[in-house]
Amino acid sequence: MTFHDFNLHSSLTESIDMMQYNEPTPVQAQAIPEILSGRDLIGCAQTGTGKTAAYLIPTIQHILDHPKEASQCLILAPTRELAKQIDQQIDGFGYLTGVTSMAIYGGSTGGEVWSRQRNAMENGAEILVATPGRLIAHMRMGYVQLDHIRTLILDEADKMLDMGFFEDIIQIVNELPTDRQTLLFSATMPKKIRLLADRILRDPAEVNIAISRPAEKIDQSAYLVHDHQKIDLMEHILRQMDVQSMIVFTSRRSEVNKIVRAINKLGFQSKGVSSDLDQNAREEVMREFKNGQLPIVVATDVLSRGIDVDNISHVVNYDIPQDAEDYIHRIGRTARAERTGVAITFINGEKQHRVRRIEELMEMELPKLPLPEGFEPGPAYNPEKRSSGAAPNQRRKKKRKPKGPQSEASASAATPAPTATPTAGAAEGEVKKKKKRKKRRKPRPQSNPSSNEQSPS
DNA sequence: AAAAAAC
Repeated sequence: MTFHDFNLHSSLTESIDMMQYNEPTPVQAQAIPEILSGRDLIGCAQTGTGKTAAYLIPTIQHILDHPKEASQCLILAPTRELAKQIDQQIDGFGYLTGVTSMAIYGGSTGGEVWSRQRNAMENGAEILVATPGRLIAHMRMGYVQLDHIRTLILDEADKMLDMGFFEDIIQIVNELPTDRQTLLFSATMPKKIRLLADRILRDPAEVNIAISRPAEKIDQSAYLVHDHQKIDLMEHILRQMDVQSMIVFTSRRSEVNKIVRAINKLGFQSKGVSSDLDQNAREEVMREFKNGQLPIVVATDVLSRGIDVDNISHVVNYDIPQDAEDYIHRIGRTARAERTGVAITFINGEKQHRVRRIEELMEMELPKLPLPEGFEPGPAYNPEKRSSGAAPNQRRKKKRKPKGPQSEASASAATPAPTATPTAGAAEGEVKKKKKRKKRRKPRPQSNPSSNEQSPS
């Protein structure tokens, strides 16, 4: 099967060829015909499956068939970086098709960004890619016309609900024509997603490419380390492995700059991305990282989903992600396209119970490697420790130890000089933001007219 | 239980 089988507009087919999409991925093969038919759709698919193109191609086809001078498609995404990336992907299609788009998200300084966004909406950029908060901010100003929106797409819907966007999404949907096509993509299908789908989709088709199993091209392994050993282990990895480019993930914003400084002190070059950094800095770091100028990015889970950067050879989980799903997303940043990648997770003594959940989700064991020579022994592996809440006698599937090549950690002691070359005087964490702790008091009980709760006092 | 997202 090829993209030519979909009978698309010639400029769209040419774009697809130009962007070197060869053969439709499974999501694309299943979703594109359904979306072209005009049906609503629920897509259970992770990033890296070609999901974005799966919804962009038929949507652009529709726009080419029905040219209008108004916005026709609204895409909602959870993070600014993802919105921007989707917008850039549309630009790729727009080169030959002429389809216009605009990313609508907050954080950028300068009122000029605001007016550019406003201008795009008023002049009918055909596709709007927005984070919910900023779109609503524009809507409040009164000039946003959404009555020509024919397609609504929710990308990473589960993440958006996690972030508390349910009400925002409903508020936006209420401004859209009821006669529209709605596409919802989500990595998982919890009840909340079903409820949202029941509310805003009509008789949706379902496409299921739910791979909770990450690509086999990723060489996964883990080390049991004490927290104080982490940076030494990091150094070992950077010096011993052939690191082209790397993302280091941490669950806490407050750790990002610490890790950046520690890595740079070793003579490597890294910069951080998290919501603590202002948007311009975030985007500058991403630009350098995508260009290959910057070899190492240290990030929170803001970058775990969807971000597509070529050539990331290594992902290091400096800690274990909160949600097992996030682990799959994080390591999916490597081994993009035809490449292979290495994912290494640092497990400390306290958060071992999270590992078990990840292994259950993946239905495979995460190989635990012994610490390299010269390291003091790390903590013992005991993932059951904190699981007091779970049913103790629950029978668990025996897991096969995945066979195949062991991690190259030990194998490549003789690696040539790493590409992520140490550089003298690498810029140290330049964005030093003293975090002002907003002491949050218990929220005041709000008078809520719609609730009849009575509290005995 | 932390992250992100509006000014």
